[in-house]
Amino acid sequence: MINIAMGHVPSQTRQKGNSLIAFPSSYTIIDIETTGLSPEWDSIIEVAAVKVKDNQIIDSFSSIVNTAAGIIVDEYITNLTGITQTMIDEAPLITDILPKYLNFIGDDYIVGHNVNFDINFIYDKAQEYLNATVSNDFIDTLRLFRRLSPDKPHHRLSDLAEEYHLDYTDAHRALRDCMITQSGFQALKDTALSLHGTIDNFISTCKKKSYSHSGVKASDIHTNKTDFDVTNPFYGKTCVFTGALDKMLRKDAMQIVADLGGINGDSVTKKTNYLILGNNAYCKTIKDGKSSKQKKAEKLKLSGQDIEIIPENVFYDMLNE
DNA sequence: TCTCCTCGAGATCT
DNA sequence: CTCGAGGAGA
Repeated sequence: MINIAMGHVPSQTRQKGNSLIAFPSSYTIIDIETTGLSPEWDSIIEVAAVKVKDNQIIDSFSSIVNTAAGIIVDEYITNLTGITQTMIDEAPLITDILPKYLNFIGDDYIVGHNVNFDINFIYDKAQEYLNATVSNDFIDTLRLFRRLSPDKPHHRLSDLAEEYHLDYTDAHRALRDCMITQSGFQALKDTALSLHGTIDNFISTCKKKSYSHSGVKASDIHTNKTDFDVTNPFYGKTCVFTGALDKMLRKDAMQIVADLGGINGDSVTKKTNYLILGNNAYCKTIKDGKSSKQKKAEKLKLSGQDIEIIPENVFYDMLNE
């Protein structure tokens, strides 16, 4: 068995809230500065939060914090944030600030940019110093930005500020970043409204995208060809694919079948004539190298069905005849 | 049609 | 972490 090192929380056991796609009118924006990227090895050096009620900023919270374990800020972080070793040494202790910070946030929705980063730190430190759990649901402006502007090459906070012409001066201090994120969050809400009409509309398209099958269904493939070469091996035959093709997308392969006058199927049935085998090595649910489609096809073949099981490369060879 | 699963690729936070 | 591609079962 594996022994868990003391003093930090393994990520698997964090009982965090849910990541939401939503635009509530009341929430708390958070941001922290740290000595590095790892909640396990690095320390919080500054916390900040901005409370919004009915779309109005009503309060804020900000403090540099001193983790009494004698932490050292390196030059990179001081350059990035402007927070010096002296500032930390003179700051109140994390055991003093953290309870006030958590109390300020309360059970609000938490909003932040790549907010998982901040929540993971806060979660672990709250556990370590206070034996408390942070389970607020949260909204990530990075996630929203990606959904709403998928074509942009980057979605950093600076990119968000640039996209919406927000003041990005004095960034990388916790309270400033909260304010920038707050403006960005409002701008994202406006964008969601103008792109999708209503917020519910935007949310439902998100759900559709992540849940509904992006996989190609046979009914999605159509051909506008009318005169087929009736001698080609796939004419009038029903074809089914299993696994990922190495040389093309399944969608394109199905289109070729349709254009040859063949019929595409989603699953192996008595009507299936060809099962084309792609690569299923990646699929962990398949233990013996054979997908359930292949097993069913082998069974049908044994019982005398007119069905051929062919590897991907044979499929291409048959196309070239 | 709907729900839930796995995996790999790519990006962000200090 | 999140998303897209793909699969299984009901």
